[in-house]
Amino acid sequence: MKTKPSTEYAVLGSMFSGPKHGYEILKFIKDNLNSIWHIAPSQLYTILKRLETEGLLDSIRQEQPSRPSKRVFSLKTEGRRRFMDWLHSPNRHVRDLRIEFLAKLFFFKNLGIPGAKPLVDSQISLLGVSKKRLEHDLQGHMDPFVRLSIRFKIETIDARLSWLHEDAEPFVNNK
Amino acid sequence: MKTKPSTEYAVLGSMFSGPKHGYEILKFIKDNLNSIWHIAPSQLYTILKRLETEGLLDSIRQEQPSRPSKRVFSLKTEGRRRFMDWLHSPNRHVRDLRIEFLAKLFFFKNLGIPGAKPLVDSQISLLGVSKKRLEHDLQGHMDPFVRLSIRFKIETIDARLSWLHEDAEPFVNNK
DNA sequence: AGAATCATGTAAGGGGTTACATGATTCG
DNA sequence: CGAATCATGTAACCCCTTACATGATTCT
Repeated sequence: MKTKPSTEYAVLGSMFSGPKHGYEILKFIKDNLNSIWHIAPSQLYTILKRLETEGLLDSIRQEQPSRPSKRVFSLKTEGRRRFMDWLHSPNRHVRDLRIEFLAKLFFFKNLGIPGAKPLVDSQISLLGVSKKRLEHDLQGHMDPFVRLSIRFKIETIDARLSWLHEDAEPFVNNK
Repeated sequence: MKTKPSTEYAVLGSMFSGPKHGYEILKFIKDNLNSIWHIAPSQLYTILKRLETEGLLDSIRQEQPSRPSKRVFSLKTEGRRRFMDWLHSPNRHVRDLRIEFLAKLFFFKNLGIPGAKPLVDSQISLLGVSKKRLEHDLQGHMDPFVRLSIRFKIETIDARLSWLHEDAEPFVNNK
Protein backbone atom coordinates (compact mmCIF):
# COMPACT_ATOMS: atom_id res chain seq x y z
CA MET A 1 0.00 0.00 0.00
CA LYS A 2 1.85 3.04 -1.25
CA THR A 3 0.77 6.42 0.07
CA LYS A 4 0.27 9.11 -2.51
CA PRO A 5 2.12 12.37 -2.10
CA SER A 6 0.05 14.78 -0.09
CA THR A 7 -0.05 17.44 -2.79
CA GLU A 8 -2.44 15.33 -4.80
CA TYR A 9 -4.97 15.40 -2.00
CA ALA A 10 -4.88 19.17 -1.89
CA VAL A 11 -5.70 19.11 -5.58
CA LEU A 12 -8.47 16.55 -5.18
CA GLY A 13 -9.87 18.55 -2.27
CA SER A 14 -9.91 21.73 -4.31
CA MET A 15 -12.35 20.12 -6.73
CA PHE A 16 -14.51 18.48 -4.12
CA SER A 17 -17.03 21.30 -4.03
CA GLY A 18 -17.37 21.29 -7.81
CA PRO A 19 -15.46 21.34 -11.12
CA LYS A 20 -12.61 23.80 -11.46
CA HIS A 21 -10.00 24.66 -14.03
CA GLY A 22 -6.26 24.69 -13.37
CA TYR A 23 -5.85 28.34 -12.64
CA GLU A 24 -8.77 28.27 -10.24
CA ILE A 25 -7.22 25.38 -8.29
CA LEU A 26 -3.96 27.28 -8.09
CA LYS A 27 -5.76 30.29 -6.77
CA PHE A 28 -7.81 28.26 -4.32
CA ILE A 29 -4.72 26.68 -2.81
CA LYS A 30 -2.88 29.96 -2.69
CA ASP A 31 -5.77 31.82 -1.09
CA ASN A 32 -6.61 29.16 1.46
CA LEU A 33 -3.59 26.99 2.19
CA ASN A 34 -0.84 29.49 1.66
CA SER A 35 0.26 29.27 5.27
CA ILE A 36 1.22 25.61 4.92
CA TRP A 37 1.34 24.68 1.25
CA HIS A 38 2.91 25.98 -1.93
CA ILE A 39 2.30 24.58 -5.35
CA ALA A 40 3.97 25.79 -8.54
CA PRO A 41 1.84 26.10 -11.69
CA SER A 42 4.02 23.63 -13.53
CA GLN A 43 3.57 21.05 -10.81
CA LEU A 44 -0.20 21.46 -10.76
CA TYR A 45 -0.59 20.61 -14.42
CA THR A 46 1.62 17.54 -14.04
CA ILE A 47 -0.44 16.37 -11.09
CA LEU A 48 -3.69 16.93 -12.95
CA LYS A 49 -2.38 14.87 -15.85
CA ARG A 50 -1.35 12.10 -13.46
CA LEU A 51 -4.68 12.09 -11.66
CA GLU A 52 -6.53 11.93 -14.94
CA THR A 53 -4.44 8.95 -16.09
CA GLU A 54 -5.24 7.22 -12.83
CA GLY A 55 -8.92 7.76 -13.42
CA LEU A 56 -9.52 9.96 -10.39
CA LEU A 57 -10.79 12.85 -12.45
CA ASP A 58 -11.74 13.86 -15.96
CA SER A 59 -11.51 17.05 -17.91
CA ILE A 60 -13.45 18.86 -20.59
CA ARG A 61 -12.15 21.59 -22.84
CA GLN A 62 -14.08 24.83 -22.60
CA GLU A 63 -13.56 27.28 -25.41
CA GLN A 64 -13.93 30.93 -24.56
CA PRO A 65 -14.41 33.68 -27.13
CA SER A 66 -11.95 36.28 -25.86
CA ARG A 67 -9.65 34.45 -23.42
CA PRO A 68 -7.47 31.36 -23.84
CA SER A 69 -9.49 28.18 -23.54
CA LYS A 70 -9.82 26.45 -20.20
CA ARG A 71 -9.72 22.81 -19.24
CA VAL A 72 -12.29 22.14 -16.58
CA PHE A 73 -11.56 19.23 -14.27
CA SER A 74 -14.07 17.31 -12.20
CA LEU A 75 -13.68 14.52 -9.67
CA LYS A 76 -14.83 11.05 -10.61
CA THR A 77 -16.32 8.71 -8.03
CA GLU A 78 -12.96 7.06 -7.36
CA GLY A 79 -11.33 10.45 -6.82
CA ARG A 80 -14.02 11.42 -4.37
CA ARG A 81 -13.60 8.16 -2.50
CA ARG A 82 -9.82 8.49 -2.28
CA PHE A 83 -10.10 12.00 -0.96
CA MET A 84 -12.63 11.03 1.69
CA ASP A 85 -10.49 8.09 2.81
CA TRP A 86 -7.49 10.37 3.16
CA LEU A 87 -9.52 13.03 4.92
CA HIS A 88 -10.70 10.69 7.66
CA SER A 89 -7.39 8.96 8.35
CA PRO A 90 -4.98 10.11 11.03
CA ASN A 91 -1.35 10.35 9.98
CA ARG A 92 1.03 7.56 10.90
CA HIS A 93 4.16 9.69 10.68
CA VAL A 94 4.56 12.59 13.06
CA ARG A 95 6.32 14.62 10.39
CA ASP A 96 3.21 14.53 8.19
CA LEU A 97 1.13 16.46 10.69
CA ARG A 98 2.77 19.73 9.69
CA ILE A 99 1.23 19.77 6.25
CA GLU A 100 -1.23 16.92 5.77
CA PHE A 101 -3.07 16.97 9.02
CA LEU A 102 -3.44 20.73 8.98
CA ALA A 103 -4.80 20.47 5.45
CA LYS A 104 -7.33 17.88 6.55
CA LEU A 105 -8.66 20.22 9.22
CA PHE A 106 -8.90 22.95 6.63
CA PHE A 107 -10.95 20.80 4.26
CA PHE A 108 -13.31 19.65 6.98
CA LYS A 109 -14.18 23.24 7.76
CA ASN A 110 -14.06 24.54 4.20
CA LEU A 111 -16.28 21.80 2.80
CA GLY A 112 -18.54 21.55 5.82
CA ILE A 113 -17.89 17.84 6.21
CA PRO A 114 -18.65 16.35 9.64
CA GLY A 115 -16.13 14.16 11.44
CA ALA A 116 -13.27 16.49 12.26
CA LYS A 117 -13.56 15.85 15.98
CA PRO A 118 -13.18 12.06 15.68
CA LEU A 119 -10.16 12.60 13.43
CA VAL A 120 -8.51 14.81 16.02
CA ASP A 121 -9.27 12.20 18.68
CA SER A 122 -7.84 9.32 16.69
CA GLN A 123 -4.76 11.36 15.84
CA ILE A 124 -4.30 12.01 19.54
CA SER A 125 -4.49 8.35 20.40
CA LEU A 126 -2.18 7.37 17.54
CA LEU A 127 0.40 9.83 18.87
CA GLY A 128 -0.10 8.33 22.31
CA VAL A 129 0.90 4.94 20.97
CA SER A 130 4.01 6.37 19.31
CA LYS A 131 4.95 8.16 22.50
CA LYS A 132 4.67 5.00 24.58
CA ARG A 133 6.85 3.14 22.12
CA LEU A 134 9.49 5.86 22.24
CA GLU A 135 9.45 5.94 26.01
CA HIS A 136 9.98 2.21 26.00
CA ASP A 137 12.85 2.60 23.53
CA LEU A 138 14.43 5.17 25.78
CA GLN A 139 14.73 2.61 28.57
CA GLY A 140 16.56 0.19 26.32
CA HIS A 141 19.24 2.63 25.22
CA MET A 142 22.21 3.86 27.18
CA ASP A 143 23.98 5.64 24.33
CA PRO A 144 23.66 9.39 24.99
CA PHE A 145 23.17 10.31 21.35
CA VAL A 146 20.46 7.75 20.75
CA ARG A 147 18.75 9.00 23.91
CA LEU A 148 19.08 12.57 22.70
CA SER A 149 17.36 11.76 19.43
CA ILE A 150 14.59 9.79 21.11
CA ARG A 151 14.04 12.71 23.46
CA PHE A 152 13.78 14.93 20.40
CA LYS A 153 10.99 12.80 19.00
CA ILE A 154 9.17 12.64 22.31
CA GLU A 155 9.26 16.42 22.69
CA THR A 156 7.89 16.73 19.18
CA ILE A 157 5.00 14.44 20.02
CA ASP A 158 4.29 16.41 23.18
CA ALA A 159 4.13 19.59 21.13
CA ARG A 160 1.73 17.98 18.68
CA LEU A 161 -0.44 16.68 21.50
CA SER A 162 -0.71 20.04 23.20
CA TRP A 163 -1.46 21.67 19.85
CA LEU A 164 -4.18 19.11 19.19
CA HIS A 165 -5.75 19.74 22.57
CA GLU A 166 -5.33 23.47 22.88
CA ASP A 167 -5.66 24.61 19.28
CA ALA A 168 -7.10 21.91 17.05
CA GLU A 169 -9.95 20.93 19.40
CA PRO A 170 -11.29 24.50 19.65
CA PHE A 171 -10.89 24.90 15.90
CA VAL A 172 -13.03 21.88 15.08
CA ASN A 173 -15.63 22.69 17.73
CA ASN A 174 -16.33 26.25 16.60
CA LYS A 175 -18.83 26.16 13.80
CA MET B 1 24.10 30.46 -2.12
CA LYS B 2 22.39 27.15 -2.51
CA THR B 3 22.44 24.81 0.47
CA LYS B 4 23.62 21.29 -0.19
CA PRO B 5 21.37 18.42 0.81
CA SER B 6 22.21 17.35 4.32
CA THR B 7 23.10 13.80 3.36
CA GLU B 8 26.31 15.00 1.80
CA TYR B 9 27.47 16.40 5.11
CA ALA B 10 26.94 13.09 6.82
CA VAL B 11 29.19 11.57 4.18
CA LEU B 12 31.82 14.30 4.52
CA GLY B 13 31.69 13.94 8.29
CA SER B 14 32.22 10.21 8.08
CA MET B 15 35.57 10.79 6.43
CA PHE B 16 36.67 13.61 8.69
CA SER B 17 38.62 11.36 11.03
CA GLY B 18 40.43 9.69 8.14
CA PRO B 19 40.03 8.00 4.73
CA LYS B 20 37.29 5.42 4.38
CA HIS B 21 35.89 3.29 1.61
CA GLY B 22 32.23 3.22 0.63
CA TYR B 23 31.14 0.27 2.63
CA GLU B 24 32.82 1.63 5.72
CA ILE B 25 30.97 4.93 5.39
CA LEU B 26 27.72 3.04 5.03
CA LYS B 27 28.49 1.09 8.17
CA PHE B 28 29.60 4.18 10.07
CA ILE B 29 26.35 5.99 9.33
CA LYS B 30 24.27 2.95 10.11
CA ASP B 31 26.04 2.27 13.39
CA ASN B 32 26.08 5.84 14.60
CA LEU B 33 23.30 7.82 13.00
CA ASN B 34 20.73 5.09 12.54
CA SER B 35 18.32 6.80 14.92
CA ILE B 36 17.97 9.81 12.63
CA TRP B 37 19.41 8.98 9.21
CA HIS B 38 19.12 6.28 6.59
CA ILE B 39 21.21 6.08 3.49
CA ALA B 40 20.84 3.44 0.78
CA PRO B 41 24.02 1.96 -0.74
CA SER B 42 23.04 3.16 -4.20
CA GLN B 43 22.64 6.69 -2.94
CA LEU B 44 25.99 6.70 -1.19
CA TYR B 45 27.93 5.87 -4.33
CA THR B 46 26.12 8.56 -6.27
CA ILE B 47 26.92 11.10 -3.59
CA LEU B 48 30.57 10.08 -3.49
CA LYS B 49 30.79 10.53 -7.25
CA ARG B 50 29.19 13.95 -6.98
CA LEU B 51 31.47 15.06 -4.17
CA GLU B 52 34.52 13.91 -6.10
CA THR B 53 33.40 15.85 -9.19
CA GLU B 54 33.02 18.92 -7.02
CA GLY B 55 36.55 18.51 -5.75
CA LEU B 56 35.61 17.94 -2.11
CA LEU B 57 37.28 14.56 -1.95
CA ASP B 58 39.46 12.20 -3.94
CA SER B 59 39.67 8.45 -4.19
CA ILE B 60 42.31 5.82 -4.78
CA ARG B 61 41.71 2.27 -5.89
CA GLN B 62 43.04 -0.33 -3.49
CA GLU B 63 43.44 -3.82 -4.88
CA GLN B 64 43.02 -6.66 -2.44
CA PRO B 65 44.19 -10.22 -3.10
CA SER B 66 41.17 -12.18 -1.92
CA ARG B 67 38.29 -9.66 -1.71
CA PRO B 68 36.83 -7.30 -4.30
CA SER B 69 38.90 -4.16 -4.65
CA LYS B 70 38.01 -1.09 -2.59
CA ARG B 71 37.92 2.57 -3.46
CA VAL B 72 39.27 4.58 -0.59
CA PHE B 73 38.00 8.13 -0.30
CA SER B 74 39.66 10.99 1.53
CA LEU B 75 38.61 14.56 2.17
CA LYS B 76 40.39 17.36 0.37
CA THR B 77 40.94 20.72 2.01
CA GLU B 78 37.80 22.17 0.44
CA GLY B 79 35.75 19.24 1.70
CA ARG B 80 37.09 19.74 5.19
CA ARG B 81 36.29 23.44 5.06
CA ARG B 82 32.75 22.87 3.82
CA PHE B 83 32.08 20.37 6.54
CA MET B 84 33.41 22.64 9.27
CA ASP B 85 31.32 25.56 7.99
CA TRP B 86 28.20 23.41 8.03
CA LEU B 87 29.05 22.01 11.45
CA HIS B 88 29.27 25.43 13.08
CA SER B 89 26.15 26.97 11.53
CA PRO B 90 22.75 26.91 13.19
CA ASN B 91 19.84 25.86 10.96
CA ARG B 92 17.60 28.53 9.50
CA HIS B 93 14.62 26.24 8.97
CA VAL B 94 12.99 24.68 11.99
CA ARG B 95 12.28 21.49 10.05
CA ASP B 96 16.00 20.91 9.53
CA LEU B 97 16.67 20.52 13.23
CA ARG B 98 15.27 16.99 13.21
CA ILE B 99 18.05 15.59 11.10
CA GLU B 100 20.75 18.14 10.46
CA PHE B 101 21.11 19.73 13.83
CA LEU B 102 21.07 16.39 15.62
CA ALA B 103 23.77 15.18 13.23
CA LYS B 104 25.89 18.21 14.01
CA LEU B 105 25.77 17.46 17.70
CA PHE B 106 26.76 13.89 16.94
CA PHE B 107 29.79 14.94 14.94
CA PHE B 108 30.96 17.41 17.57
CA LYS B 109 31.07 14.65 20.13
CA ASN B 110 32.24 11.88 17.82
CA LEU B 111 35.12 13.90 16.40
CA GLY B 112 35.97 15.69 19.64
CA ILE B 113 35.60 19.11 18.04
CA PRO B 114 35.07 22.05 20.42
CA GLY B 115 32.29 24.56 19.84
CA ALA B 116 29.10 22.58 20.35
CA LYS B 117 27.92 24.83 23.17
CA PRO B 118 28.10 28.05 21.09
CA LEU B 119 26.21 26.27 18.31
CA VAL B 120 23.43 25.29 20.67
CA ASP B 121 23.32 28.87 21.95
CA SER B 122 23.12 30.41 18.51
CA GLN B 123 20.44 27.92 17.48
CA ILE B 124 18.45 28.94 20.53
CA SER B 125 18.65 32.61 19.67
CA LEU B 126 17.81 31.96 16.01
CA LEU B 127 14.69 30.12 17.09
CA GLY B 128 13.87 33.02 19.38
CA VAL B 129 13.86 35.33 16.38
CA SER B 130 11.56 33.03 14.44
CA LYS B 131 9.24 32.75 17.38
CA LYS B 132 8.97 36.51 17.73
CA ARG B 133 8.17 36.85 14.06
CA LEU B 134 5.46 34.24 14.29
CA GLU B 135 3.94 35.83 17.37
CA HIS B 136 3.83 39.08 15.47
CA ASP B 137 2.21 37.35 12.50
CA LEU B 138 -0.40 35.91 14.81
CA GLN B 139 -1.56 39.38 15.77
CA GLY B 140 -2.10 40.35 12.16
CA HIS B 141 -4.30 37.41 11.28
CA MET B 142 -7.93 36.89 12.17
CA ASP B 143 -8.55 33.87 9.98
CA PRO B 144 -8.91 30.86 12.29
CA PHE B 145 -7.07 28.47 9.99
CA VAL B 146 -4.12 30.77 9.50
CA ARG B 147 -3.97 31.24 13.26
CA LEU B 148 -4.12 27.48 13.75
CA SER B 149 -1.15 26.92 11.47
CA ILE B 150 0.87 29.71 13.06
CA ARG B 151 0.13 28.21 16.48
CA PHE B 152 1.39 24.89 15.12
CA LYS B 153 4.71 26.46 14.19
CA ILE B 154 5.03 28.26 17.51
CA GLU B 155 4.42 25.06 19.45
CA THR B 156 7.05 23.36 17.34
CA ILE B 157 9.57 26.07 18.17
CA ASP B 158 8.72 25.80 21.86
CA ALA B 159 9.37 22.07 21.71
CA ARG B 160 12.72 22.65 20.02
CA LEU B 161 13.67 25.27 22.58
CA SER B 162 12.88 23.07 25.54
CA TRP B 163 14.76 20.21 23.90
CA LEU B 164 17.76 22.46 23.34
CA HIS B 165 17.75 23.56 26.97
CA GLU B 166 16.86 20.33 28.69
CA ASP B 167 18.50 17.75 26.47
CA ALA B 168 21.00 19.30 24.07
CA GLU B 169 22.73 21.49 26.68
CA PRO B 170 23.48 18.56 29.02
CA PHE B 171 24.60 16.49 26.03
CA VAL B 172 27.19 19.03 24.92
CA ASN B 173 28.39 19.73 28.47
CA ASN B 174 29.09 16.12 29.44
CA LYS B 175 32.51 15.20 28.19
C1' DA C 1 1.96 52.22 -20.66
C1' DG C 2 3.20 48.86 -17.71
C1' DA C 3 1.87 45.63 -13.98
C1' DA C 4 -1.13 42.27 -12.46
C1' DT C 5 -4.23 38.71 -13.56
C1' DC C 6 -6.06 35.12 -16.35
C1' DA C 7 -4.65 30.71 -18.53
C1' DT C 8 -1.77 26.60 -19.83
C1' DG C 9 1.85 24.20 -20.48
C1' DT C 10 7.18 22.05 -21.74
C1' DA C 11 12.05 21.08 -20.52
C1' DA C 12 15.72 20.34 -17.62
C1' DG C 13 17.65 19.09 -13.58
C1' DG C 14 18.07 17.70 -8.58
C1' DG C 15 17.91 14.30 -5.19
C1' DG C 16 15.88 10.33 -3.27
C1' DT C 17 13.91 5.30 -3.48
C1' DT C 18 13.56 0.72 -5.32
C1' DA C 19 15.02 -2.86 -8.04
C1' DC C 20 18.58 -5.19 -10.11
C1' DA C 21 23.33 -7.15 -10.78
C1' DT C 22 27.62 -9.38 -9.21
C1' DG C 23 30.62 -12.02 -6.39
C1' DA C 24 33.77 -13.40 -2.57
C1' DT C 25 34.26 -14.63 2.46
C1' DT C 26 33.00 -15.70 7.02
C1' DC C 27 29.97 -17.19 10.64
C1' DG C 28 26.53 -20.24 12.79
C1' DC D 1 25.08 -25.23 3.76
C1' DG D 2 22.80 -21.18 3.88
C1' DA D 3 22.75 -16.54 5.89
C1' DA D 4 25.15 -12.52 6.92
C1' DT D 5 28.83 -9.54 5.80
C1' DC D 6 32.03 -7.43 2.76
C1' DA D 7 32.13 -4.57 -1.51
C1' DT D 8 30.52 -1.75 -5.54
C1' DG D 9 27.80 -0.18 -8.64
C1' DT D 10 23.70 0.76 -12.77
C1' DA D 11 18.97 1.78 -14.27
C1' DA D 12 14.52 3.27 -13.76
C1' DC D 13 11.38 5.87 -11.69
C1' DC D 14 9.10 9.41 -8.62
C1' DC D 15 8.23 13.89 -7.13
C1' DC D 16 9.53 18.58 -6.81
C1' DT D 17 11.78 23.03 -8.35
C1' DT D 18 13.25 26.36 -11.61
C1' DA D 19 13.36 28.24 -15.90
C1' DC D 20 11.24 29.10 -20.03
C1' DA D 21 7.39 30.02 -23.37
C1' DT D 22 3.08 32.21 -24.90
C1' DG D 23 -0.53 35.44 -25.07
C1' DA D 24 -4.84 37.97 -23.97
C1' DT D 25 -7.27 41.14 -20.67
C1' DT D 26 -7.91 44.22 -16.93
C1' DC D 27 -6.42 47.33 -13.50
C1' DT D 28 -3.64 51.50 -11.98
